[in-house]
Amino acid sequence: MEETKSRNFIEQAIDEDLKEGKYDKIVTRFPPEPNGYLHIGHAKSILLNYGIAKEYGGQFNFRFDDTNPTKERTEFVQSILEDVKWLGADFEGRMFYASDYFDQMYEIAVKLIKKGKAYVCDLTADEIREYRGTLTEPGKESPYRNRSVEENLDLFERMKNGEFEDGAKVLRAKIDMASGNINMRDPIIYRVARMTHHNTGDKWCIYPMYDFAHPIEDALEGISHSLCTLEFEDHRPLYDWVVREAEFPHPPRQIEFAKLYLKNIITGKRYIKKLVEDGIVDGWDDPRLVSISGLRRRGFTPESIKMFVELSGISKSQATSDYAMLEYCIREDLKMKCDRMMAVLDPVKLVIDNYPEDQVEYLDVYNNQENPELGSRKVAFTKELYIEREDFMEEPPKKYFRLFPGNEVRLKNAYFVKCTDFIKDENGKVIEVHCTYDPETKSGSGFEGRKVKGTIHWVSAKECVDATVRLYENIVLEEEDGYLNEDGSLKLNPNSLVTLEGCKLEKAFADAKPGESFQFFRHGYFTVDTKDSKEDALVFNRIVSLKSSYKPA
RNA sequence: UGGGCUAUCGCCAAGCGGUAAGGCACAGGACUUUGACUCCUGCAUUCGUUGGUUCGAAUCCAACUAGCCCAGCCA
Repeated sequence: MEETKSRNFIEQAIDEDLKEGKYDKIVTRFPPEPNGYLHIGHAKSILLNYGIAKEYGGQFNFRFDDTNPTKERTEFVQSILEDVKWLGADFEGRMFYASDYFDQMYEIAVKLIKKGKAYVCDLTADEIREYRGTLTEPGKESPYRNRSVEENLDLFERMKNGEFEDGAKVLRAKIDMASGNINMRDPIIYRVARMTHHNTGDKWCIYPMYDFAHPIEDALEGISHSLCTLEFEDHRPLYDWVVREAEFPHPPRQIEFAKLYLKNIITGKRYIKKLVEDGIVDGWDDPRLVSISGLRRRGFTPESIKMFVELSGISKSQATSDYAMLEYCIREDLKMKCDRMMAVLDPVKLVIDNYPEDQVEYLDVYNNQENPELGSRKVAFTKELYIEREDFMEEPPKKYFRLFPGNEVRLKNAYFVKCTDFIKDENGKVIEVHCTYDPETKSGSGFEGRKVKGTIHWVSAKECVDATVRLYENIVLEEEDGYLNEDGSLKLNPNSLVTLEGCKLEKAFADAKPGESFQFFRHGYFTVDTKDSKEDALVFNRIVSLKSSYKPA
C-alpha cells in the first residue's frame, strides 16, 4: 500500500542527495517571521518540513526569522508557537531565533569584507534603487564599490557602533551589477536601524537582511534542505553565494515548492488584517477565516489539515485547491471519532396523541452506530417532542420522504409515527404537528412488519437544552471581481454568519465541553465554541455540513 | 540585457521514451433507523500550441503561446 505511493519532487531530490552522499542526516526547519498569524498555507510548509524530517529519520527545527525588528512583535511569537504545536509538528525543544546568531552573522560579514566580497556603501536608498537598474537594463556600480578592505572594515565597525544615522550606510555584497537576476546586483546585506529588538533589545543597531541571514541560519543549524516557496527561486543563487563565500563545509540546499491557495478564500495577510481592523470578523481566529487559529476554533482537527495538505500534494505549479477538499478531510476525520447526536435547529412541536401524558422512556442509543467503541447514552422520549421544521410539509413535493399528513416515518432511535393533523397560527405558520405512534415499531425490537422511507431526528420537549448555533460560511469573494469594491471596502458574503437561537438539543449536551465535536443528524458537524461558550449558554459552530442528495423539485 | 519558474480532466496530482495512476467534485445505481456513511458504475483516444527526432513521445529537441515571481535599507 505505502510502497505504491509516489514520491514528490522534493523527496526525489533528497533521495538523490542521499545517494550521492551529500548529507548524512536530513534536517529541515520552519522559519516564520513573527509578524502575523499563521494560516492554512503555513500549515503546508510546517507539515511538509516536519513530515520530511520524520520520513528520513532526521530532525525538524523551529526558528523565528526575526531579523527585522520594525515588523515583529512578541504577540505573534506566542500565537505562532501555539499553532505549530497544535498541528503536531514536534520540534523537540529546538526552538531558535535568527537573532541568536547575530554575532556569527557579524563575523561572517567581516570575513566577506576581508575577502573583498563586501563593501560599505554610502548611497541613499533612492540612489541605490537608481543604480540597481531595471528589469531590462543592467545596473551600474556604486562609486563606493572599490573602497579598500581596511576602510570597509573600519566603516562597518563604526556602523555597528552606532556612529551613523539610520539609512546612512549599508553593507553590500560585491557580486554583479549587470546580472539578469536583480538579487545579484550587489544586494544589501546589513542596514542601520535603531530599533529595540524583541529578543536582543538594544544590543544591535545594525540588522542583517534576509538574503544574507537566512542561509547562515540554515547552515549554522546544520539544515540539509531548506524548503521554501517559489518566490524565493530567484534568491537561490544568492543563497548559494552566501554559504559558499562564508565557507560552510556542508552547505544546505534550498528547494522551492508552490504555495497553497484556496479557491475564493482570502489568505492574503493584508486582507485579513483589514477584516480584523474593520471589525467584520472578531479577530484573527474568527471561524470564517482559514487562519490556523480560526480553523481550530471552527472545529477543524490537526489530522484533517494534515490530510488536506497530503491530498493537495507538493509540486512547483501554482495550485488553487477546492475548499471542498478541505471539507472532505474534516468529514472523513470526524466521521468515526465523534458522537452523533440529535439536535433540532429550527424546532416545531410534534405531539404524539396516543402516547401517555407523563411517560418518559429512556432509550438506549449508540453514540456512533458505526463505531460502537464510542459507547451509548440514554435519550428521553416523551409525548411532546421537537422536530425540524423542514421535516414536515403540508403539501409535500415528489420524493419527499419525511412527515406530511397521512405519512409514516421513523423517529430516529424510537418509533414509527404517523402524521394525523397539524395546527397553524393566524399567519399560516405551522406551530404544531400531531401524530400517533405504533408501540410495536420501537427501535431495536426487530419489527419487520412494514417499512418507512424516511427517518427524522427529534428532541424531547420536556428534557432538552437550549443552545445557540452559528452557521458559518467562508468569507467567499467573487472570483473574477477581486476582493475590493471601488471604494476600497471588501466584498463579503452577507450570509457568512447566521446565528440561530433557541435550538433544541438532547439533554446530553449539558455536559458538552468547549472544543468537543459532534455530528448533528442531517445538519453536519459542529463544535462547541472555545471562545464564546459559557456554562449556561452553549454556542456551537458548524464545522461543515453533511452532503445532501435531496433536491426538491 | 532582462532573469527565473510553470503548463496532464471542473480542482489537486502521478507519470521521467513502451502506448494517460489516484483523490476531490460531479452524474447514475445499490444499501440505509442520518436523503449521511458504505458499496458499485461512469467521468482525458489525450497531456498549452505547432513542428521535428523515433518502430514508438505527456516524456527528447526546436519554435511559439499563456500564467506566476523579481527592480524593499521586507521576509
